[in-house]
Amino acid sequence: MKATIYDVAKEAGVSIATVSKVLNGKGKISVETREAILAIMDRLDYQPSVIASALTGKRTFTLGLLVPDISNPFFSEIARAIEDQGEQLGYSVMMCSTDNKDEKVERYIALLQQKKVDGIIIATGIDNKEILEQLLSKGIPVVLLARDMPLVAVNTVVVDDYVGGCLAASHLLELGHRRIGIIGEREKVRSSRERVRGFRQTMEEYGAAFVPEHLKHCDYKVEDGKIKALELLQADEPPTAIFACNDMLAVGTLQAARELGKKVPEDLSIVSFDNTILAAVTDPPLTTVAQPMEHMGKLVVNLIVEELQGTAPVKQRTVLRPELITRESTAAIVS
Amino acid sequence: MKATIYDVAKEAGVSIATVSKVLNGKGKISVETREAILAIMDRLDYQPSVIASALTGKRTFTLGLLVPDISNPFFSEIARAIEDQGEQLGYSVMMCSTDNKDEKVERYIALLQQKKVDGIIIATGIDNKEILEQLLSKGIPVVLLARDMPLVAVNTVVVDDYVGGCLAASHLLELGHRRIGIIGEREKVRSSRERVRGFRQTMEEYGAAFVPEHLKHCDYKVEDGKIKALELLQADEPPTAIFACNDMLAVGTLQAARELGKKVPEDLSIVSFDNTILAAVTDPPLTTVAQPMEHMGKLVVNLIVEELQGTAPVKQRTVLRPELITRESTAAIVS
DNA sequence: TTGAAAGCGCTAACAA
DNA sequence: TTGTTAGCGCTTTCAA
Repeated sequence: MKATIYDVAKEAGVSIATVSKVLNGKGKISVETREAILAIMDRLDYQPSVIASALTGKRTFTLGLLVPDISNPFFSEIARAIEDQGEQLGYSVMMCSTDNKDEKVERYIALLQQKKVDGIIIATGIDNKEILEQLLSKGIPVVLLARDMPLVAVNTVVVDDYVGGCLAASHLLELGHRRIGIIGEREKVRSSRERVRGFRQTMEEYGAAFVPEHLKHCDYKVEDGKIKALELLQADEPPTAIFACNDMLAVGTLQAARELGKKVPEDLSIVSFDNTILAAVTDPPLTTVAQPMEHMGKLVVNLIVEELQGTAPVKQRTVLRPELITRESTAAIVS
Repeated sequence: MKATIYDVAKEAGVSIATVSKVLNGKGKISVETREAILAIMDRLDYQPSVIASALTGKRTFTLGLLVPDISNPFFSEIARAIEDQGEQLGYSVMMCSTDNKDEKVERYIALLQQKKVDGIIIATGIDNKEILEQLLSKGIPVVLLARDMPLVAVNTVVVDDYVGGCLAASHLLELGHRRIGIIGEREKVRSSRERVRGFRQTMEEYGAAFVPEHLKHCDYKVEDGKIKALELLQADEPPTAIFACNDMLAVGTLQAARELGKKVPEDLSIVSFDNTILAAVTDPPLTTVAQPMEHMGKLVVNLIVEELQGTAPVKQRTVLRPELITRESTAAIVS
C-alpha cells in the first residue's frame, strides 16, 4: 500500500500533526524532527494525497479548460501554453471539448465542480449567459479566454479583434485591393464580428466600397471556408482579396482558389487570423493576424491563480494587441 | 454552501447511509423514500463530491494522458478521441505534455498519482523503462498508446508501423520510383524505426537499392524535416521521392522542395505518415499512411476502463492496420 | 428497509 | 515545539 501520513508519523515516532506541519511548512518544528521526518518521507516514498487534502478544504491544484475542440490547432496551441504555465505553478489541467454546445458546457461544468477544480478557464462559446452567471455566483474562479462577455463581471483575456481586423484590412488596402471578400464565422461569434467590424471600418476609411455580397458567414472549419470562398470567387466580379477570420477558413479559401485555378497571391490575396501552425504550412504560407497564444495562456493561468490566492483585486479585462505577420499569401494588386 | 449528503438526509428525515444507498443504487430502499430522496436531491441541486467519494477508495473518474506535446496535431487529434470516449464513460482527462523528457514524465506521473487518477494513458516516449515498470508495479492501470514496449506486460494500442512503411514503399515503387529518400525520427523512436524497416524491406523486395545516404534522422518537427530534406535534395543524385515518417516532417520536405524550385509531385513525390489535418491542408495535399486516430483513442479508453473494472483478462496488444490515403503529393515517375 | 458508526488521509484549532 | 481531536463528505459493514 501507499504510505500515508500515519505511516510517516509512526516511523518518526511523532504525531500526524507534526508531519502535517512539516509538509506544509507551518508551525514551529525543531530542525531535527523536521529533517528526520523529511528523511522518512522520502525513504517511504510518501506522496501526500491531494484528495484527502482537498477534502479538508484545500485546493485540488487542478484547473478545468473548456474549449470548443482540443483538436483545433488554435486551441491545442493555447492549451499547451496553459498547461505549461499551470505546471509551473503546480496545477494540472483537465481538458473539455464542448463543440460550442451549451449542453456539453453545462455537463462539463457540473463535472468539474464535482471534482472540485480550483478554477475554470472558458475559451468556448456559450450562448446562454446564465450558465456563466450561475457559475460565477458559486464563487468559483473563472476566466474567459478569447471570448468576451463585457456585461459579465469576470476576468477576461482577449486579443483586440477589432484592431486585428483593421490590421488585416489596411495591409490589403495598402496593397491596392479594393474588391475584398470577407469570410467570418457565424454571426453570433463575437470575436469574428469584431474582426469584420474593424475590417469594414478600415475599408471605409480607405474609401473602399463595402459590398454586402462579399461578406459571408459560416462555421469555422476548412470545408466551410472553402464553400464560401467558392461562392465569392465564382461571382461575376470576384474579389481580388479575401479576409478569412481564422486560419482554417483561410485554408479552405486557399483550396477554393486552387480548385478554380487561381494563383495566390497573384490572382488572389488572402489574409487570415490566428497564426496557428496551419498558417505556416500552407503553400503559400499565409499572411495572418497573429494572436499571442503563448502569452494568452500564461496570462490566463496567472489570473486565475491570483484569484485563487485572493490576491486578485478587481475584475479585469486584458486586451492583447494582435500583430500582422506578413507571409506570401498577399501581394500588391496589378491592374 | 454546496449541499452535502447531510443536507439531503436531514431534509428527507433519513440517515446519510440511506441517501448514500440511493445514490449508488445499492441496498434495498423502499420506493417512497427513494423517490423522496431523489426529489430532494434535485431540489437542493445536490452534486455528490467526487473527492469525498474517492477518499473512501472509490474512483476519481479521471484519467491521465501523457503525450509529447498536445499542440502537435497528431496528439491533439488523438486527445480529442480519448476525451470523447472518456466522456461517454464518465471520465475526465488530464493532459500532460512531456516533450518526451523522462524528467517531465516522472513529475507528471507522480502528480497524477497524488491526484489519484484511475488510470494513465501513455502516448509519450520513455527512455528509462523502469519508470514504466515502477508505475505498473503499483497496480495503476496503464495503457500504452502509439508506443511500444513489447517486453513490458502492459496493454498496448499501436498501429502496425512496419506495415505502414511497406504501404508507403510499395506505393512509391509501383509509381516507378527507385531512388527514394527517407526521413525518420531519431533512431531511438521505435515506431519510426519500424516504419523505416518496413519501407526498406519493401524496397528490397522490389529490387530497389537502398542507399545509406538517403536515410536521414532528426527530431519530429517541421523545421527538422526541412533541413534533412534539403540535404537529400541537394545531393548529387537526389531522390525522386521521399518518405517522411510523419506529417510534420513531410511539411518540412514540402517546404524544402519549394525552396529548391522543385515541383511536387512532378519533380518529387512525397509520402508521409499519420494523416493529421496537416496532410489535408498542404498544397499539394499529402499522400499519407493514415493512423486510425479516432479508433485508437476509443480503444485505449475502453481498455483502461475494462482494466479498472477488473473485467480485464490478460494483457493485450492491439495492432491496428494503417491505410494508405492517396492524395496529390505522389505521381508516377517520368523518365 | 433503515441507521449508527468507523474509517478514508489530511488540516487546523486548541492544549499541553 | 509537539500532540489531541474534531471534522471534511462519503462508503460500508453490521445491527436493528
